[in-house]
Amino acid sequence: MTRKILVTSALPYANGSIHLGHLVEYIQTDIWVRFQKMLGNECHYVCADDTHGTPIMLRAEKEGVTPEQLIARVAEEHKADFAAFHVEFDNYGSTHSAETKEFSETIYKKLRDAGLIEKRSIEQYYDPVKQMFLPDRFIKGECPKCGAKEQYGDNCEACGAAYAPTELKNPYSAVSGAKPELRDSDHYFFRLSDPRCQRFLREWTRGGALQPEAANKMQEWLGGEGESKLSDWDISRDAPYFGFEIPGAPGKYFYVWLDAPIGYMGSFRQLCNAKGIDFDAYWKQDSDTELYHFIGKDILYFHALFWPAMLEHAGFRTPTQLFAHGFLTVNGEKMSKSRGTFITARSYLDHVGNTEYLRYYYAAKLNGTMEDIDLNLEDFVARVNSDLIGKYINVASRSAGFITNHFNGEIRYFDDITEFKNHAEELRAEVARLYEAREYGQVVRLLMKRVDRLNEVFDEAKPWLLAKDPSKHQELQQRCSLILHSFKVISVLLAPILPELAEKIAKDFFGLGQKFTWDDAITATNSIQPYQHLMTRLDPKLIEAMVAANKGSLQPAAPSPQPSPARGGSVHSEQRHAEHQQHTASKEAAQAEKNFEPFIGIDDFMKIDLRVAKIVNAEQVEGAEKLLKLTLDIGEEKPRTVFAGIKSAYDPEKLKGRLTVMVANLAPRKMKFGLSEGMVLAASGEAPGLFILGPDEGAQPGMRVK
RNA sequence: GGUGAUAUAGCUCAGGUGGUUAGAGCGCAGCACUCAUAACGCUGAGGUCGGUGGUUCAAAUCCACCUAUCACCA
Repeated sequence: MTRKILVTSALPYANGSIHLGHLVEYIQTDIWVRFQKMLGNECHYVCADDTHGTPIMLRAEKEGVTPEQLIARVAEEHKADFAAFHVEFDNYGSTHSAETKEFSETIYKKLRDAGLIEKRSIEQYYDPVKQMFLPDRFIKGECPKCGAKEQYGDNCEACGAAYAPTELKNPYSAVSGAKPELRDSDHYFFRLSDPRCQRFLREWTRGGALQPEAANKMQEWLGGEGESKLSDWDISRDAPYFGFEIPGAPGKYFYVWLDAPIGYMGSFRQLCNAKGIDFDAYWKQDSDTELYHFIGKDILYFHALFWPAMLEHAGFRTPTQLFAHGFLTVNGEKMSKSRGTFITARSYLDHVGNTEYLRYYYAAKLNGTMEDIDLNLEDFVARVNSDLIGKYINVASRSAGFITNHFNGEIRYFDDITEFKNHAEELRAEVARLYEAREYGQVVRLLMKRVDRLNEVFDEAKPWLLAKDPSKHQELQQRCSLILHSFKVISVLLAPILPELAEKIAKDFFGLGQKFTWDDAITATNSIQPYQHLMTRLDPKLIEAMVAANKGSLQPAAPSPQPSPARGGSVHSEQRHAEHQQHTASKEAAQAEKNFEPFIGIDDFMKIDLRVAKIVNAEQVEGAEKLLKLTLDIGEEKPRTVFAGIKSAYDPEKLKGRLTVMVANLAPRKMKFGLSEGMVLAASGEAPGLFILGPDEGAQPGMRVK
């Protein structure tokens, strides 16, 4: 019986690059999908970029492009990264699509007609300069509890306190720096507190769609029987906002988290259109097809509460199961830019190249629970080299020569091998059970145990001795044939994890002319081609170089008095989206590619206090080769003294009275010639010359540059 | 602060429903082989199973408390 299955991975946010944390999920899903397809099930795997929201809008603006241009570029990067890791989607779409828009509107209207949408006025901070309402994350100020500065609007990273943005002391907009003001605005809410939703979710969350740990967590959120802990969900945002306008509500847009999961439907609709698949068969309310969402445990909330409640009351089917996984740690810790362990997919490709190493290692660590998995880089190298090359590939490498040289590549048995075949059949069934349950770690352990056994068997047979005795050639052929056949069985069963290698083995080594099918694990093997090496060892130097490169490219763009503390794992509502791997050291995506500065957020930029400065005095410094001593007026009581390395380019006399730009909050630095209280900005390049900056006419000393 | 998860050899991890001297792979030490892009085989050293207390004839395995890490919630 062929199952009809639709599978999704969470949508990556179009605000950053794919990194090794993201890849846990996509590789986990891809292995499962490849397994289902090998079994012969009708299985569709769709995903899309999650493209809406304030962060995208602001970043596009900062880069001087339209949001559409930004997301188009990021989509290409994402697709290339996924392809390189052999993550094979049947369709990769975008939430910014006609299909997703249509479903968003349909679902919204159905919910509205069902009386589950409510309009309410709420008060929130508004940026008068930027003329927009500010998400919590874009409001900063001092923590109301501990007084720590530069904290976000939802919680304090210094003391861990949580609060509303309105509680912040001295709040300012992280976008413009302006003092935000409270304003009223109408918002639309999905009435999750409605008894219908409560009742439905209470049932659904216990109906087997969730892993046991996840179901427990849901009980926490739902509260006990009769308790009503769910609150309504704010699904609208005010213009300006990059997203879909809400029907019948001009100037109001769907919150990005509303249309993100709907992107699953939009992407699948595109696939249906292209391939003639019956969309409704998969999404109608009483569908007998299966729907699975692979997600990170951090976005369980959205997928286990809002999403099924939306679907149910909009007349669609709900997910068969949610498969939540844990986070990735590297060397036992959160990924960290400063340690060089915040590794993008691209950085891995540039340094290591072979992505099946990582697929194998992840598979070896993955199971069906929400536990975190650790990428220990030393262990990674050791395990890949030992398991894959030293043991598994070695089986073929060491036995193929005998069959090729003495028997012209012919696989042949002289004794009854029924028992042997039965073993293969049992193994295949067991492996299938484990794949289905996402127990890839057990798959790997089981198959590697078989590989170990094959190496032992080979040693016991001593084919190098048999080969020297012509009377024992029949035994030689049989023994090597059985081992090579077993190698094929194992290769078939590993194919979902190592698709490229498996294909090479199928075509080049066993001469099959096509990829392995699941049945190749139980059918006869007839011959082999001369062995050519199938996989090379992973050089630990490549890993070292990758880590070093990630450290190197992440130096702060400007020196700051104190290294900014790594931001903890607190997740900010507006930033969550599908960035579920994002319990990383920092919220900005690491753009660790060579030749490019990593992206920084606007708030990072705001840390640099740039001021228009008037050069009130400039003089030579006795004994200094490059320095001039500048006295700068930035509107403070006392002028600043700054030593600048511009002697080669400027005559001090001609600088006097000029306006320029300085970094006012650079930590003072004691120099041989005195204390320097900041730095002056100047441009230089390959060509000789040094050029200080100057503001246009009208700028006054002390004005902030931003 | 509340809730939950995790804590087993140097490293990464297994250890249904409690039951003889706690397992694997890697790493390490020694031996051996030569078929294999030095891979493979054998032997061995290494753990008071986070801590304390309890239930039991018997606990890594159940219970309580504590500690550490992680996550979620307020």
